[in-house]
Amino acid sequence: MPGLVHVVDDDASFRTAIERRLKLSGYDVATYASAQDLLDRLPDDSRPGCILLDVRIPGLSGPELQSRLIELGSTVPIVFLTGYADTPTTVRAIKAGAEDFLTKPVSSEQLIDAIERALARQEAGRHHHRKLESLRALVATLTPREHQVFDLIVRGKINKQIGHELGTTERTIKAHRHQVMEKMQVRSLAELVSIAERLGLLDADKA
Amino acid sequence: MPGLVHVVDDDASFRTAIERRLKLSGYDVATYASAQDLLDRLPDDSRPGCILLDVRIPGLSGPELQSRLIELGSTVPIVFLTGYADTPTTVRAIKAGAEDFLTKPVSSEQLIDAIERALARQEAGRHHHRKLESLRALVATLTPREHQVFDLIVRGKINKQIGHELGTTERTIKAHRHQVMEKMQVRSLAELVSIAERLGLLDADKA
DNA sequence: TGAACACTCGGACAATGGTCTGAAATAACT
DNA sequence: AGTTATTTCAGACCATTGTCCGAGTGTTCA
Repeated sequence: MPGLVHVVDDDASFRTAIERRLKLSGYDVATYASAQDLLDRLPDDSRPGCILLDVRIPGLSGPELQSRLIELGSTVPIVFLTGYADTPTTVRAIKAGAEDFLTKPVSSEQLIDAIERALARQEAGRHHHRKLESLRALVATLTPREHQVFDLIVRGKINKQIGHELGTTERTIKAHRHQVMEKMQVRSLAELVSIAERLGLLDADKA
Repeated sequence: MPGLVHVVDDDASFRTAIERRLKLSGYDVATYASAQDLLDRLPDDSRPGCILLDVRIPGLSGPELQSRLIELGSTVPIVFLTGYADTPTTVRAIKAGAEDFLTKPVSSEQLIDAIERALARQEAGRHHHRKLESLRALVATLTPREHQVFDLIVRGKINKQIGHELGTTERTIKAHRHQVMEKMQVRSLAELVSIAERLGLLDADKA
């Protein structure tokens, strides 16, 4: 599936021109006259895509839209493309995670290059995100009690201690522990700890 | 200890003026007339400090110096301060990790703010770096054989399998395993796996 | 009122890990 | 040549975990 580029610009003729150029390069294009317009038909993170965003647009500005998208948890990469680029705005946009900051007029080479980098970065991020999501999905199948046991297991506690902490017996913990290993689809404690670490469940305290 | 600001600029009068302003704000200051000058007396990462760097300087440019420092493994944060800020240079500098990109003339407030952020970020990075270093130091005390055993343990292998893979007996692995736990100063497999994960020793493969 | 689920607990047994006593061969370095 | 570190190995013993049977209680929901 070709990459989908979301073009946000208040200049209709510019939108048309960019759309033509991008389509010639093999991309799908969706255009928006304002930031609000894009928020109303929010791009789903599930297909490859990026946002080509003007800075100065009526209503929400480009950077403001960027902030909103970050708040909403969107991972769609953003390439800024604007006629007026002041340094503080550029710095803030890049530090906030924008893939690039281009100025009009832009060469096709520059533009395509930035879009390709944005799509590649999104793809890498998505791989990582998907892995974590599948792990979180497994954790979500644990009952509250199993989750407690899971937590203490990966902190190195032994069944006897866990039973004492949770006010039950070692025997019961064994049963929960078995369920945890089963549900998390691991066959060793090492794998379980590795998962917990990658999900950031162990970062509290630590020397 | 006050922060040490390394000022790199070819304009002597500017260096003097900046030095005075920074010292009035409570910083220690070291000045350099060129990038090479700074490379010759390389700032050690061990004390709080940052680099205030001009872009256009004779010899190595500011961004070129930044690249060199990254290659050298330096973690000293960089604040760019220049009269001429074009967008591509700004973008590249920030993406390469510069803390900020300021333009002359700069208000003291902006300058101090950027320096404080740079110092704070360095301090956070140093904490993290020190933790990893202390772990790496522990790993370094392992003999080659112990390191192999360590590796297989945290991948979830059991002693019998490890013995088979390394062409020795389970009994011997037990001895090595004991040494590993001793040297790594952990009392549970969970802690050992957690360390390995944080050191990135487990990222190979993985579903 | 069943049905499904979560949580609890038990006995017996096998497999594994951890610790205690030891020991010996080899390599490397002073 | 002597010392040290590394790697190897043994028996005995206990602690811990994993697994096989099974079962009772309480809650929720259709």
